[in-house]
Amino acid sequence: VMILRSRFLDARRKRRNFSKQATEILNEYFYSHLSNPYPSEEAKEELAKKCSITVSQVSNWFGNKRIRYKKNIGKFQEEANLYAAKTAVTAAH
Amino acid sequence: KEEKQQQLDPNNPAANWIHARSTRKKRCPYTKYQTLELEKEFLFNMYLTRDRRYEVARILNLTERQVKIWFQNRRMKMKKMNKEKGSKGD
DNA sequence: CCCCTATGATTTACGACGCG
DNA sequence: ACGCGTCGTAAATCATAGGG
Repeated sequence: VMILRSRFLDARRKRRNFSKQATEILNEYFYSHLSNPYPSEEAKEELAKKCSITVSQVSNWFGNKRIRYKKNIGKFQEEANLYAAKTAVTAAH
Repeated sequence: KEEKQQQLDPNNPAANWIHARSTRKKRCPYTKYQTLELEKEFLFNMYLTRDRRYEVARILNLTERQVKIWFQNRRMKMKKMNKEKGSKGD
């Protein structure tokens, strides 16, 4: 029983990538809080709502993003500049 | 608390984040057998007595600390599953 | 198809903090 | 103090999605 249950739960890894827009929202938050990319519980809830995903998925996304960013900042440089520019434009008005 | 925060210079903002856990043990995935036995024990009861922890650790060749932490993580996993999937078929 | 990398989720291991 | 509890996370790993 446990084995069957485990297999079933393992099937949860059947995933879909997040929508382009959701990723956009998450990245905007990440790069506009680069000095401290740790959203509060409330911020996570808001992001989850905006992205139509769960709070856990938001946590997973930030956990993965922080590690992967740290592991290879160079690889994300272009992306970082892109969102930094986007944020600057938004802040400009 | 924000003493010398590097500028948001994309070249080193990461320097600010979490403590580089230097002395931590590398994560070592448990075998199918170990996991299965731990799950069976968890099914029997979610909290270990000290004696039970000692026995489980001995039988599975894990440290008592590893067994203790495995149960802590397992309880967190259960809580998460109950919360987010409670409204679905379980 | 077959690789190969990107990506979301899960698994170990702690630090921080709480409680009895 | 001690010792084990939860919570949030790092880091490694897993399993698949997706693109050549």
